[in-house]
Amino acid sequence: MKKDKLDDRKKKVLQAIVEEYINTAEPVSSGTLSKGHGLDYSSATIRNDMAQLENIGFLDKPHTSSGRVPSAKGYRYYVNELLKEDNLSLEEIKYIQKKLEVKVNEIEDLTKAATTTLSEITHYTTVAVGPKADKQIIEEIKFVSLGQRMLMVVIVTDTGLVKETIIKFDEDITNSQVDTLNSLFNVRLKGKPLSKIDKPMAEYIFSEVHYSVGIMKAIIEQINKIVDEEDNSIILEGAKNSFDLPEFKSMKVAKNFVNLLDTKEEMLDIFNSGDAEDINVFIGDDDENSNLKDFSIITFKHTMGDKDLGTIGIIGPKRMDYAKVIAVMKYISKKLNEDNNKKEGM
Amino acid sequence: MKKDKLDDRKKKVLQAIVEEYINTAEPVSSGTLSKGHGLDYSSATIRNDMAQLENIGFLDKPHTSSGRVPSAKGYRYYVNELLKEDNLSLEEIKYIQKKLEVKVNEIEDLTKAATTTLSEITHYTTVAVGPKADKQIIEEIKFVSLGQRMLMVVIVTDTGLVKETIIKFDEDITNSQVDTLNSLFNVRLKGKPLSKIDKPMAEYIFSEVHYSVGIMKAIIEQINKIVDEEDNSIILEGAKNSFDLPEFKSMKVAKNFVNLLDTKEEMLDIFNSGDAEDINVFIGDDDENSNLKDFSIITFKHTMGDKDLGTIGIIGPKRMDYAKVIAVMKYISKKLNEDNNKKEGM
DNA sequence: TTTAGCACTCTTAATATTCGATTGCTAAAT
DNA sequence: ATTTAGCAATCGAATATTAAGAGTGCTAAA
Repeated sequence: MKKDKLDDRKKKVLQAIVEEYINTAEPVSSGTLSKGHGLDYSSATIRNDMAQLENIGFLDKPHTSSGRVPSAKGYRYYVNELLKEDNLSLEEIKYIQKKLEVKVNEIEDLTKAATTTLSEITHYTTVAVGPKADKQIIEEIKFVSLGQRMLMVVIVTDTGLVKETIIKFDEDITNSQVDTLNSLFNVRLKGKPLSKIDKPMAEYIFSEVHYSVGIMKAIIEQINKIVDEEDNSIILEGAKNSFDLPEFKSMKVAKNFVNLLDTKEEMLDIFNSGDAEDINVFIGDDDENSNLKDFSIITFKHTMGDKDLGTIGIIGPKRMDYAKVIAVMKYISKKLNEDNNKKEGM
Repeated sequence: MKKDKLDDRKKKVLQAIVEEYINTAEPVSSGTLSKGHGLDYSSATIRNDMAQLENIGFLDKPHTSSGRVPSAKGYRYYVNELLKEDNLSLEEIKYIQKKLEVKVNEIEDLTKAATTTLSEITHYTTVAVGPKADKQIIEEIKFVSLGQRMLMVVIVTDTGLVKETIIKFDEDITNSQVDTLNSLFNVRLKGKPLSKIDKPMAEYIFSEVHYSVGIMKAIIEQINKIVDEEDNSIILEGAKNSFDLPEFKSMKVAKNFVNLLDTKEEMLDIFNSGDAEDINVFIGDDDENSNLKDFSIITFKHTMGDKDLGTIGIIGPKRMDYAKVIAVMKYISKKLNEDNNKKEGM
């Protein structure tokens, strides 16, 4: 990697370009910058800086005679080095508090409320993804009979998340069978990670009792479903907002966006790769021809103590308002963890 | 309404125009029709027919010297009077059978499989919406304690749908309290429609026992959630496919589509208004400036005997392949009901 | 009743032209 | 050594012009 040591004025120029471009979505010219951006230099001076910033890869030029646009590297430098903390307005703080305090019943409700609120305040599309199965510890597993031929399996994890599924049988299930299932599964699985409830484990458990093949098969099948449920626990909010952004005038960008949300894989990779402690900023690569090319994703982990409750994130244009988004996220993140710890300590 | 009695040739012309436009998405000219569409008339003759069809509102002209495009009324006539049944290919039939027989455990799974399959075969966006609360009868209501301070409420309806929610308390819940809740709620609510579980009912039930206000409030709150859950039971598949359609080159159309799926209300109105017996075809009004203007929606009710299991539908451009979609829907609908009745009779 | 013929309309694509924003460079100013 | 003014050169975006062609409507003939 190059040295990328910027003198003060170049930093200011880069910052001004990024911020101006975030506001206007138009390439930024040296003239614009020389007046009214706290940069008391002539356009020629700024022009020189811009040329050098372009040389070391912080800026791009859409065409020979146009203003500059930040490159992915430019955004990255801006986010890491130049970003100044944004402050939320009193209204925003009040609004967030109100939205988050209403729903205190379920972790899922809280996640949902946080996701919605994040989208409402930032006007970007927000996504929440539940924690991965191998990170959750089984605290309780319960079989509940419903009618004669239905059984509900409820699994409570250490994070307070509850997963359940229903199993239907071709034959009647007796109460004593239910009892046996309850004690067997609890003994074998309590304290184990959720991902341990797999086929071999179920088969092992069944080897100790004598159930019909039909019952065993039905249970094993549904149990796999619970473990693989990641897709089902995705919350999506405010997708329509994105379509008001100028970048969505390009059909290609709009299509990439829809693909991203519909296919989910690329998105999940980024959501799951983030650091647990921080707010993570992913900036779409310039040249790559993936669906993410034109987008940035900012995520944070929703936690309770040291337990993972999933990831909440924003998907927006690379030209997104990083300062604002990060500020809102920090606040919501803090609020969530406060609430959770309060509850945990009860 | 006008007479709209069409002679045979005009019917053929209208049908040819609709079908050609469905295929090409381009306005259809008299010349195109006169050769190679089974219409052995000169372009001039067809031109005359087209002019008359336009007069009575079956066709539109994008501009003075272009071919014709079907109007909403034209599509409507085509669907009601001219549509000839399409046949599924053997592969398609096999594919549907395979997809639907795998998941036999849960009604929800079956609905999900049907929705996915419908989208895969038609390449349109499909949506499934659960039945409304007032149509479902409570068959069993069960409170299950999880840990010391969590309670899960499970409601089984006559249609075999299971709804559940979790309630967290600030105080411990005793086993005898759970028992009381179980018997009270079951006695009062079994056999009643789901929509009956409302606030007054809960308060009435609570008047018979003496619980802390905290417990009552928490239960009532979550119970309302179950009843209003319509939004949560929406399944959406294949949204990205729509963005490959030529009509989505128009930003306006794409935006309307996203609004439709994001806001849901307009869409739900149409889904819920359909006739229970039939395949319902809604065709977007020409002039209206709603989000639906450019789209058609085709729905059918998923039933078991005479019980409503919800509605499954397709949202596509007005220029959608009605024959194909209706054929696939009819087949899937038949299959679903077969399966359900088989299970019901077990 | 149908069709050939033809003038007319209007879109689309291609081409040219203008306009202006912006740059890069050079030479002068600080 | 740094900054700036000045200016030619570049290139895109907007506008105008033209040409080509697809399609219609109408009239008169078949």
